Amino acid sequence: MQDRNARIYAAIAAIPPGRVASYGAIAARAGVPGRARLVGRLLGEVPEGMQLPWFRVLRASGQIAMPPGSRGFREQCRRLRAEGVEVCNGRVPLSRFGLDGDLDHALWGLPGQ
DNA sequence: TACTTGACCGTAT
DNA sequence: CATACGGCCAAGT
Repeated sequence: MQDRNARIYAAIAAIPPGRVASYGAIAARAGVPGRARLVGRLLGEVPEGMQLPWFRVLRASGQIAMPPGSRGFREQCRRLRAEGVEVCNGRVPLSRFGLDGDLDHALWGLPGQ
């Protein structure tokens, strides 16, 4: 069961810089489709030192999941912009940076490895 | 044990 | 755009 968390972390770590993915997409990629909340819960408990691109994970709408104005919210905007991701009103245009759909599967690494 | 919460999602009004 | 609804389920009360 600890293995499941590892797969979720791995899925997040696999998001290329400059791209973003939704909680749902991460869950699916980690082998637990339909369990976006689990991903969110995990991200809320990421150990301090752990190196993980948590900021590249957004809601399916492209919205940043944290409360607008909160420290984490600003931090996420900052880090995303720092790698070239456009953020307007706490939202990222998935049409351009999203890693959910179609041809992007190539960037995730092929299924089964 | 029962009920509530929550970095969520998709469909339907 | 905003609500509503049903799914999901680990943790905390």
